[in-house]
Amino acid sequence: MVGVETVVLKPSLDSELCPVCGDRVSGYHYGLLTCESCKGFFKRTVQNKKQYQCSAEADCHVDKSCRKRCPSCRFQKCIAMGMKMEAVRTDRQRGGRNKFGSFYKRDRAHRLQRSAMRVNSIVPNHAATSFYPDHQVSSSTPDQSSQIQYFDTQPKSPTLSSSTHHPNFFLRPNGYISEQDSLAALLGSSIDDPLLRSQAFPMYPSTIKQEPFEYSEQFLHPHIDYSAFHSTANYAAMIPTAQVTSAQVTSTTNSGSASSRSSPVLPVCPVPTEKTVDLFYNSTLAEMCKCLPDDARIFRMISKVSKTVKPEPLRFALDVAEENLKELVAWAKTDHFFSKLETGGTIKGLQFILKRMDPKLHFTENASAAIMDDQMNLLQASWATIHIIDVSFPLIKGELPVSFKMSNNVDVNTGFIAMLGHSNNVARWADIVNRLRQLGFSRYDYCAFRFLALFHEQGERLAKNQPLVNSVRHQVIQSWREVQCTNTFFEIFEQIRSLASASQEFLCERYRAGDLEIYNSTSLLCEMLRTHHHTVTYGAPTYLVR
DNA sequence: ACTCAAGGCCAT
DNA sequence: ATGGCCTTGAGT
Repeated sequence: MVGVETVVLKPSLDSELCPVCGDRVSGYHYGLLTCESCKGFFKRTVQNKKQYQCSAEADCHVDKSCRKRCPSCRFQKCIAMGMKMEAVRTDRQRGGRNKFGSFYKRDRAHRLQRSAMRVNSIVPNHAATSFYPDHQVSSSTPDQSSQIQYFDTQPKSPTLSSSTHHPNFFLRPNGYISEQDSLAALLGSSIDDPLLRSQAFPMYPSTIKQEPFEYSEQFLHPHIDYSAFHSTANYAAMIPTAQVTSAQVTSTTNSGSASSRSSPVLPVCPVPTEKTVDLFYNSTLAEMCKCLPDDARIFRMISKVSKTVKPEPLRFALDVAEENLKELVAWAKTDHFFSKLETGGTIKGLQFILKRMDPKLHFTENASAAIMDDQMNLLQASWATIHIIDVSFPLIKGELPVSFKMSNNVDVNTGFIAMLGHSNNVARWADIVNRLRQLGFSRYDYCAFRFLALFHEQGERLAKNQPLVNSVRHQVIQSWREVQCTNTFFEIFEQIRSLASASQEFLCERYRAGDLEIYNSTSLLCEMLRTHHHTVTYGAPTYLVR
């Protein structure tokens, strides 16, 4: 007879599903518990430097039965789920252990702990599980998700700094964290801070053998070939739609992280409590998190613009903003937004979420129409804030360089892009990014920021359905607070809004002065600036008409 | 001696 | 090209 203890102490891999295709897991492979086939696929792809191209929309579904159909999307998913190209050996040496060994060990311990918590407690069947019976398995299982988050933000060794592009000012000066912050750490947010983590669990003690390949020289060198296999973001360059060459993209690096790793170790608890885990994975915000557009898109956009646009910094920044605005509108307006909720479209998605919160809610056709009309106002009020958040998040994650090279070899600071060309505020922005990094700004927080921005109070230009907007915002805040939000985040959020406002003002002045005439009538950016300029709205802009 | 994630092999 | 099984070898 198999007792509960056996299950708890020896969690079988049989019950684990590959986060990429849902097949049976055979062990840790390249940083992730995956099946044997995805392991082989990933290895072949990286070893042979294969370049795939999706013949559809680059968002093909990947599961056991169709994983062979689109290798491009399969590989994207491998990366998105957290498989590490660094773990594929360039020298093809067999056997032995690599530097991820300690991660695997710790992750196993965490899994054990989590499964023990689950078995030993009566966990009520929360809304998320009952609402999404099809989403319980594979990539979105709590264990797998936490593993991905955990792994993705592991500190990189100085010689493996493929995605550590942070200049000194982003690094925590010492090991101090406030009581409030440590609370966040205990709740699981600060474990996303690479520095906190490295202090709690040094990943690369000198006794662990380094992989035979060396990255240090490449990453100390100012010119990096982003088309090489170095990180998730870099790999995006292999896709024809976003080809980048060493001449076009530059990243500034240093080895400052090595010294900060010797900071005093803090008693940070990396394991969220049972309540936290539960809230995290079942809350509304967690559902919203699944609806975010892909993280690598900002890198793709900037890379694309760096190739195509005339090498003029403001033009460069504004072209990126234009691209991001297009994505934002598409995301907010149609299927991309809340598509995972299988309701199709913003309105239904919102109603769906709100109804889940309060089943008594009833929506009339008028209410829907009012929200539709409000989308315009919401987007106009939030796009610049969201743009800053969108650029900042991948930078914090280390998936964006601190500067990009234009075709004439001139550097454009990533902050300049985030600030829409308003260079006066770049230093303030860098400060904010630094603080967010210290607070362990996670994808979850990014999601909250994005939705808070979109559903922010509208001031004098009230949304027609203000109560509904308020309600969404309230739910986001509540859901966020339950898990890992600190007041500091709200302060910073408001600072970002103020930066966005300043940038918009800056652009409006340029617009009025006629500096932006290069943009034609189809420019979303100009439309935003026009409507920002006029105090009275004159009908719905074309991009919102369905 | 054992473990287990690397790479390799080869039938499909 | 895929994926199941085999071999290898540093770390424990």
